[in-house]
Order: sequence, then C-alpha cells, then structure tokens
Amino acid sequence: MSRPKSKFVSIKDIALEAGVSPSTVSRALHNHPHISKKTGARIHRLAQEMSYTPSLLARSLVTQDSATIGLVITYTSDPFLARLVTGVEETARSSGYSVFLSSSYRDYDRELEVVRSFHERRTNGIIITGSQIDTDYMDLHNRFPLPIVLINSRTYPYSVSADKISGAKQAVEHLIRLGHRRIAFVSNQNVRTNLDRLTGYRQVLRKHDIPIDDSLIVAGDGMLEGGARAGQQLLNLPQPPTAIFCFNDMTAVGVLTALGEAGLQVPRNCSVVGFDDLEMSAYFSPPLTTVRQPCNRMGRAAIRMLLQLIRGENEVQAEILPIELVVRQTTGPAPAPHKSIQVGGLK
Amino acid sequence: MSRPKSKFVSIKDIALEAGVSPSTVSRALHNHPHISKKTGARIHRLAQEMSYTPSLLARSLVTQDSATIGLVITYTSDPFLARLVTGVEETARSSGYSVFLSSSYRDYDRELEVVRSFHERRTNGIIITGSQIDTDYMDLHNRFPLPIVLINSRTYPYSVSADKISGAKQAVEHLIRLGHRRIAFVSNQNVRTNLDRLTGYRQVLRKHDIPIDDSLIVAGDGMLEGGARAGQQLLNLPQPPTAIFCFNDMTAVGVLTALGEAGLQVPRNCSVVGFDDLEMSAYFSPPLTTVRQPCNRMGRAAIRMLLQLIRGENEVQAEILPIELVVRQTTGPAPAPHKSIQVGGLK
DNA sequence: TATGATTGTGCAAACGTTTGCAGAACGGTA
DNA sequence: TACCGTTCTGCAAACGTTTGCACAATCATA
Repeated sequence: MSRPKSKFVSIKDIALEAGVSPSTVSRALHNHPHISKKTGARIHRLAQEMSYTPSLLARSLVTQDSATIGLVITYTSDPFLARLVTGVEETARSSGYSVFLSSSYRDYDRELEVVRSFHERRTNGIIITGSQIDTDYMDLHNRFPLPIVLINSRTYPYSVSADKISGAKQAVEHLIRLGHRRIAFVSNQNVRTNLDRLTGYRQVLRKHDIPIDDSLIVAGDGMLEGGARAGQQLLNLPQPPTAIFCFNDMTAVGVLTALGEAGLQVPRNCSVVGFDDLEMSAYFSPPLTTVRQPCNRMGRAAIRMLLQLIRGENEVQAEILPIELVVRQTTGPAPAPHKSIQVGGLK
Repeated sequence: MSRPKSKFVSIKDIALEAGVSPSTVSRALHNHPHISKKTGARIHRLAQEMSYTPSLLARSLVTQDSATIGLVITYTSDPFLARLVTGVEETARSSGYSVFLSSSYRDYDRELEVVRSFHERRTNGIIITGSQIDTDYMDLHNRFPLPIVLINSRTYPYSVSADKISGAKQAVEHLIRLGHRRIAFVSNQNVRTNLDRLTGYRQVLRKHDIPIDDSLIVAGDGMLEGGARAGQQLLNLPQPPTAIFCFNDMTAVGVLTALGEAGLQVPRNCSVVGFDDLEMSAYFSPPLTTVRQPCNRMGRAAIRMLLQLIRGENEVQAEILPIELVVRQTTGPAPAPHKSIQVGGLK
C-alpha cells in the first residue's frame, strides 16, 4: 500500500469496531428512524470515543453539494468591505455554508482565476464585489455553471447594489444647498466604479445650471494616498473648489489631510463629503459628512439571493438598496465668492 | 436513478467522447510522460471544448490533501486584521491553497465550532488569531489532528506573535521621557489579550518608581465606543491622567473623541498612544502616535509556519516578531503639574 | 405453526478522481 | 517468424461517504 491510510477515523473504522456495516453507522449518525435505539446509542458513543469527524469532502462528492460558497472581494484591506464580509459570512454560516475568501485586486484575469478555482472546489455559488468581469459572466455561463451574484454591478441580472446615483445626488444637492457652486469630484482609478457617482454628480449640477468643469474631476485611487494627491492637485488649480465630493471615505480622509497640510480649515474654507460611511468616519475630526452604504445589509441581501439561486429559484431580480446622506461636520456654508479659499489661514 | 447525474462534465465524459479510458484522460491532463503526444493533444483539446473543470473534491478525497487552509479571526470587521488576512491569503494562494475564513467573536465555543467545521472540511491546517482556546489545543490534539498555528498566543508552541511587551514598554518609556507620570491604560475586555501590554506598562512604571494607580487602568472594548467611554471615565477622575496608553488604535481614536468633546487639546492637555498602527492612523488629525504591529509580516510568518507543519517539519518554534513605536503627533510634553488638565481650554 | 407486517440491517453502487499493475500494440532485431 | 523492449493504454481498487433495494430478524396475529 503505497499511500498511507488516512490518519482520520472513518465510518468504516466505527463499523468494524461496532460489528455492523458502514451503512448502519452512517444511518445511525444521521438518526435515521429505521435504526434501533440500542445500535444507535452504541454507535453514537463509539463515534464520540473514537472522536470521529465526518469527511465533508466525501459527503459532498456523493450528495453533489459542498455546502460552500465563494466570496471574491477586491482587497481584503478595504475597510468598506469588512462589514460586507461579516454580513455574508454570518448568514452563510447560519445556513450551514462555509465561505472561501479570496481577493481580485480589481484585476480581470485574477478574478477569473479565483472564480475558476472556486468552481474547481465546487462551491455552490459565488458572490463577487467590485467585479471587473461583470456582465461578461453572462457569456461565461457554460464555463462556470454555478450561480454568481455580484455586488454593486447593477447591470448584471443577479446583483445587489446600493443606489449610488441617488447617493451622489443627495451629496451634491446638499452642497449646493449650502451655496457651493465649484464642486469637485475625486474619482477612483477604475472607470466603471465611478459611473454612478459621476452620473448623480452631473445630473444635479445640470439641474442647477452649474457648468461642468472637467478640471474639477480628478483621479484618486480609492485609498488614502490617492485622496491626498487629488486634494493637492485641486488646491493647485487657478480656481480651487469650495467643496469636494469624494469617491469614498478613505479618499475623503486623504483629501482632508491635504487640506489640513495646506492650512485650510474644514468646513470653513472647504467642505468635504465622503462615500461609504466607514465605522471610523463618525469618529474622525471633524466627523465626516458622508453617504452611507448599507454594507452589512448588502452582504446579507447578496447571500440571500445566492441561496435562492442555489435552490433553483431563478426568478430573482436585481436589488437596489436605498442609500442615505449622513450630514456631520465636514460640510458647511460656501465661503464668500472671489476669496473662496484663503490659503494659510488661522493661528 | 433518483439523484440527478452531476451537471458538471467529468473525466468520464471526456473519456467517452475520446474513446479512451478515464485513466488515460486523467494522465493526459496531468501531462503524464507515458501518454502519446497525439492522445494528449486530443484530450486537452476536448477538455477545453467541453469546458471541463476538475473536481477538487474528488481529487482531495483520493490524494488525502484538500489544498485548503482555514483562517479564524476574531471579527471580520477589525481593521487590524485586514492586513493580516491579506498576508495569509496571498501566501496561501501562491502556494496553491485556498482559504476558508470564519470569525470567532472571541468566543470559546464559537471558535471550537469553527475549528470543528474546518476539520470536517479536511483543511490541511488552521491559523487562528485571538484564540480563546489557546494552549487548550494541546489537549485537543487527538480531536483535531491537524496543524494549528496561533497568532499572538505566545504560550502556544506553534505561534507567531508580535513582541507586545516590548511595544508597551516603548510606548510608556516614551511618555515618561516626555515628563508624564500619571499614565492611564485603557484595556480590552478580554483579560488574556491585555496581559502583555499590562506587563510592559507595569514594568516601566516600576522601573521609574512610579506607583501603579489602579484607577488609571480602565476597561474599553477594543473598539471605538469602548474607547470613548473609557476616555470619559478617565476625565471624571479626581486626578485625571496626563497621558493615555490604549489597547489599540480604535480605542485610541475613541479616547481622542472623548477628549475632544471635553474641549481638551491633544497633545497639549493630554497625550495619547495607540497600538497596531492601522493604515488610517497616520491620516488621523492629529496623526496618532502608536505601536506598530507588523501584521502583514505576521500573517506571512504564520502561514509559512503552518506550511512547514503540514509538510511534517515539526521542529518549528514559536516566533516573536519585533515591534516598534511610531511617534506622531498625539504625544507631547506633560502639562505643568497641579493644573495638569485644563478643562474647556482654547477659543 | 404458518403468515404477514414491522423493524432493523447489509449489499452494492455511486460520486469523480488517482495510480499500481497488467497487458496491448508496436517497432526493431536476430 | 519469433522474440524482446518500448511505448502506450486500460482495469480495478481506493478515498469516505450516502442511499435504494433486498433481505433478515422479530413479533403479533390468525
């Protein structure tokens, strides 16, 4: 025997010990009604004593059900995703599923690779945030014949998204109401993820007859560094903005740092709005005005949808969850015109 | 046939199509040398065409190797763990492992349950952060006959930890050097996790002949809320501290908020030191002085150790990684004595 | 005492792989 | 033509489960 016998105790070992057949053991452990009380008890006791742990690998093979789902996120270090992961993991576990986690780094091929590997492991379904493949999954359907639910990819039929257009509109409306007219937008690198926020941003400006100035739309990277860079870039403009709407909270914090380093006060000299509402954001100083994404709820909705698909209920439809602006202390009235920003103020 | 045949194409399907035996297909797909070029090519082509994806479930069963590891963390929402997860996931994947993720909520039974479920899935090994079971795993060894590596449980033989005693000492030394003598410590709820920090804290105070005042040791919860509460509690003391050493950065931020709300300036009226060095902490205002835990490195070290154990190299030993104080702007000279804290200062 | 119903157990196939071993096909040499 | 050595392929067992079906045991009833 070249391969060593497994180091784990199997149903057969118990069967041998109990002097019954493996099937009886299997049934006994599942409390099958046709098993006599006596044998049932004895087998349970033996299983306990021999510290038997069933192999879900073997079970999955025969039942054609791995009781496993895959979760693909962009970066494990993105705090926005933390609560989402919590929601997914929690609900998955309470429905008896285990969760594979992997990250895509927002890279098409990497995402493909992760999905392939989850498919190899025969996960019952996959949830993907920030997908680059997105609607292409519809063509990949025969290559990956398993349910896939996307988060924040609202063009894909099986998806759960936050209503980001509405969020962006609320944010910009809020700023305009405060008197701002030069409102900047700091984007993410990734075109697709910016789309909704930009749409909302443009719609509101247009509605208020504010011309769209492309120099006010600058690129961040969705992270602290990018926000800081973008902030500096905006300050160097001949006519800097009086308010900055940011792709997300991390970006906003980066922007705040840049403003602070330039000696500007927030919101006196410049207002800042974030997106996400990280737990941290309420504790920032000043506490960040931001658009709250219902992450936890999205995670739960996504897995609920996935479980439906797994059960074969195919008539689910894309969900778009409402989103709300949380006004805190980084937004205030626009400074008087023509001296919109005073560099190097106070002290 | 009551159970439907699998919806996935198997090696048998290819064999049928190619007119060869399953074994040949298996070998061809593994580029076994004894397979003729012709058949090899044909089978590869067929596999491609039929979009065959091997079942790792089946493979794992026969090879007795699931190429899978389990990662147990306390809370998926803890930002401190984010980079650690990244390190683990990254290294695991590049070694061909997939990662199961689950959270323990710092609960003994929950942790046990997660480990059991990972064992059922026949993960090759498990990494656990913030373990409550800790050294008890040594007794559980026959129940869980698979390698387990703990993070930050230095009494367990297979563990990777940061040198938290040293970190705490550096922090408190730093404060004392700045002239502070009333130095508070805001702890976590969990006794075990506080141990090292408290040891360092006490050692340094004793070394400098500063009596240890138990009223200066108050409980947080490792999170923002707890920090804020603890901060208030400390301010209400008849003789409040001039410096506060916090269990972690989240706690520190909570404390900062409490100080801010009381109208105190940091570090003029009170210094604050955190622990972890979250990415966010450098961007806080003022940027947080803190003790940096090498999370990413710890994650990588942990999985490296686990892989060694999986390969059967049992002579590994617990690793303790160095840790460093990062001085930023929440610490400064102690205020003059007897008017140590002026409530409601400036403006 | 046979009959039938009821209850408990075992056989064997199946899930999708891998792999040792046997053996077929093929080519070359004597 | 017979033999041997290569080179390739297939058989069958194994991994650890589940489960339909057949059948054995038990017991009450006629």
